Amino acid sequence: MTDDQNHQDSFSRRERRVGRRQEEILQAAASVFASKGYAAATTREIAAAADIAEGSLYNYFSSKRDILVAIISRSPSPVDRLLADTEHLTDRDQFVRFIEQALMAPAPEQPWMRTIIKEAWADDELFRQYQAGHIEELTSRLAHVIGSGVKAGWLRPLDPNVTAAAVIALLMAFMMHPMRVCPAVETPEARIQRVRSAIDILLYGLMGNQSPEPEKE
Amino acid sequence: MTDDQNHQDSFSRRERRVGRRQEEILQAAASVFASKGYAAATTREIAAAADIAEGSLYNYFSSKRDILVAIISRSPSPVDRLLADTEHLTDRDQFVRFIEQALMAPAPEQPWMRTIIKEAWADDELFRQYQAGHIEELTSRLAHVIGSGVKAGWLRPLDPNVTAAAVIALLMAFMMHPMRVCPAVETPEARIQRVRSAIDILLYGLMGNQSPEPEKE
Amino acid sequence: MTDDQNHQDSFSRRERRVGRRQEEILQAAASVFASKGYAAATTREIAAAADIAEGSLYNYFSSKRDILVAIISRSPSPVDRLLADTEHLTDRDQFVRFIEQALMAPAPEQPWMRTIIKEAWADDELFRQYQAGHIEELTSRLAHVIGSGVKAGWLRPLDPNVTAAAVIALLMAFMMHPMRVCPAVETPEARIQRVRSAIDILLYGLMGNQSPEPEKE
Amino acid sequence: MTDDQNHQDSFSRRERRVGRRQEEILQAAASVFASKGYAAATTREIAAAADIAEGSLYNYFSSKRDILVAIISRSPSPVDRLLADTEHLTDRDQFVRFIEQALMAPAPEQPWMRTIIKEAWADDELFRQYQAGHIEELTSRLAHVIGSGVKAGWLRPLDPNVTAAAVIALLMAFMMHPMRVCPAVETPEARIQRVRSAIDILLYGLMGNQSPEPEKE
DNA sequence: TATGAATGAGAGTTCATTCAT
DNA sequence: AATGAATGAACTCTCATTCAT
Repeated sequence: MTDDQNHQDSFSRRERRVGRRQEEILQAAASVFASKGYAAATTREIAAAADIAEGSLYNYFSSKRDILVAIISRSPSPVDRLLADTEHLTDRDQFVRFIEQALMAPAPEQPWMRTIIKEAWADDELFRQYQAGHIEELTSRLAHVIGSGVKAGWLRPLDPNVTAAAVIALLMAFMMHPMRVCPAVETPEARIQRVRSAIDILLYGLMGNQSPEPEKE
Repeated sequence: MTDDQNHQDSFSRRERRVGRRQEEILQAAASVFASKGYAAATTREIAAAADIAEGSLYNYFSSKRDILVAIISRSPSPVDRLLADTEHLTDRDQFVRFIEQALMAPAPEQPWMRTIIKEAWADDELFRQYQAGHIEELTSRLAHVIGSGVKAGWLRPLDPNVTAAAVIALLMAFMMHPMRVCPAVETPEARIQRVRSAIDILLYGLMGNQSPEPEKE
Repeated sequence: MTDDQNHQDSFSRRERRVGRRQEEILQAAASVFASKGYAAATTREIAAAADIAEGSLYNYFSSKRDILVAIISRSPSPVDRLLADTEHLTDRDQFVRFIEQALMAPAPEQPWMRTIIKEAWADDELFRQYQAGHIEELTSRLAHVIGSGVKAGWLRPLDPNVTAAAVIALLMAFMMHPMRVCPAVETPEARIQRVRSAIDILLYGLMGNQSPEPEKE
Repeated sequence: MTDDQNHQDSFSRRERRVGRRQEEILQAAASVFASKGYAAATTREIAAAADIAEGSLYNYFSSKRDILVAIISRSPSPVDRLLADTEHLTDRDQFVRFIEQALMAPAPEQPWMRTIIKEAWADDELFRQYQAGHIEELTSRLAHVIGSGVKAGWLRPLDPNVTAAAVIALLMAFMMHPMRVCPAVETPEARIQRVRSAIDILLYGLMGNQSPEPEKE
């Protein structure tokens, strides 16, 4: 083993260790942010949750705000998720599954998701950064599919661009909504029923009588 | 004019002045909260925005938090708005108008609405207070209408209770969603188109081919 | 009645009214000070207790501190009380009664007395003002009596000046001590017994076997 | 030196440093409290007197009040001092010395003593905490000694319980009295004379002609 | 003269950040 | 790299005092 390799190795080992530590801090911070909100969370709490000293945070992030930004920018955006799901989105069945997957997405229960919803909602800059400007592409892809569907007849005759925008708005709102409109304690079964119903309405609204029957449990 | 009247008058005049001042403070606070969030807003800023001294805030509200609570509790809840709209909701046309009105509701652009969305979203206690527990009644009323619609044939054969819950979730999410998914600057016309499309999808999803044609502009 | 008389009358009438108001304020303030201490008391509380508006206080006193000073300077100092009791203090029986009266003085239960103890204790300037510099005269009078008593034989042979100082210190300490050393709840009878015992000790300590037997109840 | 020792050492070193800092703060605070009273003292002044930043106070104490409580609870209570002095208190000579020591106790000139007197005097809760409830035991011990003394003849025939209570009241009052009754500036010699005289009076009052002659200087 | 809303300096306290160890 | 005590600016809130009515 050459010196150079040695150096490279230790370098990458250090890099990995740093990455691991950062990850720990971000997880800890996300959980603290999720429960009290960014502003009410203290660096002391974050450090305690990450099991390191307060000052050590600053070896990995340059400020408390930087931690929040890191959480948000490293988290998969729902927009990006939808975007990924539009790859190879061409035929009727895939379209159905696209809508289903979007709405079935688990309620925002992971700490980072709650953090994003709480904080990005209140901060235009963060929100913009989080949504990452991929909305346009998502819209155009979906519009393209809708156009095909209309032409092929498995979608009602709808304006592709406008409908795409409307569908995305409905999906996003539904996905990120904290679902607190419903009775404080909703059974998981009730939740699934409700979501299935929303899927049904949306698909029927888009497809008309070509819409698949909602599956029975 | 008797002394009694005089006293009464000056009393109510004072009351009115107090009410006016409170209103000014709430407006100022809502606008500050809306732009920076509750936690990041300072009493100094609120006072400056209301054009009074910092200490004077406390002649009208007992704490910063109290100001937030006042904003929220004095603001019309969308749940209550929907609930009011369900009065006399029986036939097909009224149902259509109910959905339309809900979705056409102006985007949350007034300061107090942004404040509510930002803060109540992140605070279970506030949210509960704001939503006021009228969800159950709203659901049952809507389920009743849906049942009638299904029986009368102007709605597809849907489960009334589950569908009511799903519709409310969709409406609420759409109503309160900050609409920031769309390009930062969306023309009002584009917005209207998008909302109309959402209405169309929802109504068609619920009613099938009985759905009214979306109006052309 | 001449105009002049008229003017004089209304003038003195106003003066009397002012005096009455000041008295009310002082009483109210003393009671508030007594229960929370000067610093923790607010002008709002004082005004409420005196049943006038906050701002009106300043028509009668120039500051909160001024109210405290007025309370203290208008209150009879225990030093002055003792001093008054030394008038015509010549013979043995009067000396006995002097000691008895000093020690039997009711525990400091009136608001102004508690106020003085609390505040003057903590404030050299106030204390000095309160004690009014009559200590020296009190000492010299008492020393004179003690000298006579020693000469006449109804006092043990004691140094008049030193003994006078010591007796005054003992009396003052005992008079102003909040008596909280004793069990939180002491029956009035127990208190009287204790005070009588202190009188007995002091008198016997000064007079030897000429001391009067403590009265039996 | 093993790692373990090393760790232990640095641990105790830190502990010692913390203790030292706390001590510094308490001294500084006591001196500020002594001169202006607790309520009028500001954390800024305390910090300045302790030569640290204002915020640093809160690394050692959780509030301004906590500093006061620490001062008071770490200070030797005169009650406890007297109590300690009653150990092995049986014969005449020890009794004489007990009284002497109590009254000779240095006037309350240390800052913490002035603080205690000022604040505990005005605050029932603090007072109770400070006096520690050992009064009852002190009384009963003293009553026992007095009973023996009366039986043995070196005390006048006095009721043990009542006399014990009276003596304690006299001692406590004298010990804690700020001695400000006397001329503003009293020479130390004059003070000693006065105290000696008080001792003489008290002892003679209790013992009659068995009382020791006051020592001459 | 009486009022009480308005004021703003200043209180105690918190906490993100720094830095000597 | 890790620590956590030290920092001090900035926070919310209080309250003696003023002054227009």
